[in-house]
Amino acid sequence: MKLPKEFYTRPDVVEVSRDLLGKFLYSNIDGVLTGGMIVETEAYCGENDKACHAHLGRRTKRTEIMYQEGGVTYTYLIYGMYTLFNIITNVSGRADAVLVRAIEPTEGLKEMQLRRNLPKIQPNLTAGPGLLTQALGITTKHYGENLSGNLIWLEDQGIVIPETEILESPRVGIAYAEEHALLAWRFRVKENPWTSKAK
DNA sequence: ATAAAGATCATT
DNA sequence: ATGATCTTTATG
Repeated sequence: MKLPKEFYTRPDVVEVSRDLLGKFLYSNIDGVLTGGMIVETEAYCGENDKACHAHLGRRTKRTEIMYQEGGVTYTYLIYGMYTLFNIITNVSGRADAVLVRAIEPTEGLKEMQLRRNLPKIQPNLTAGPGLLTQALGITTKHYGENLSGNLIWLEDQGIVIPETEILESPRVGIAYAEEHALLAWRFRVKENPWTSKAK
């Protein structure tokens, strides 16, 4: 079943980020159903987090959505070529978000392979934040999409990743965040081949 | 108006 | 290690 709004509006984005492992992310874009199980996430904690786009309460056209109540998408273009997909969490006024970094594909494999322009199903199909959006057909057009809708949504299918199977490590690509660069807010399913390669 | 940097990835 | 590629953001 779909995750209820209360899943997203919880106050601790780090906890939500951890809980998202084992949940299923689906998209039905251009009439194509694709999706998979989330195996890697990162938490971004609002104004007090130097790595967060809403650091120091920054409010711009891009970050505006982060201040909404949890349960909507935050997509944006990075390095001129990749769309990253985030889930907004916490109550209205708190700019917390979870970056989905990798999924284990389960639905619409063929279509995802086509979108990624790959010769066969291989580990880099959906292993990386810029790659899974390509596979799922998610672009910046899907900014602010409500996750209770039928375009992009998440489901709980009863899978629980035991705590001993969760790997916690520092986030990727945020060296500029100084002391916050060391926080272990990246969560991965241990030994899952569909997690991203980034250091 | 201009410039710099970026929550990445594939290639050398 | 480097290049691709372009939006967002800060600054003047």
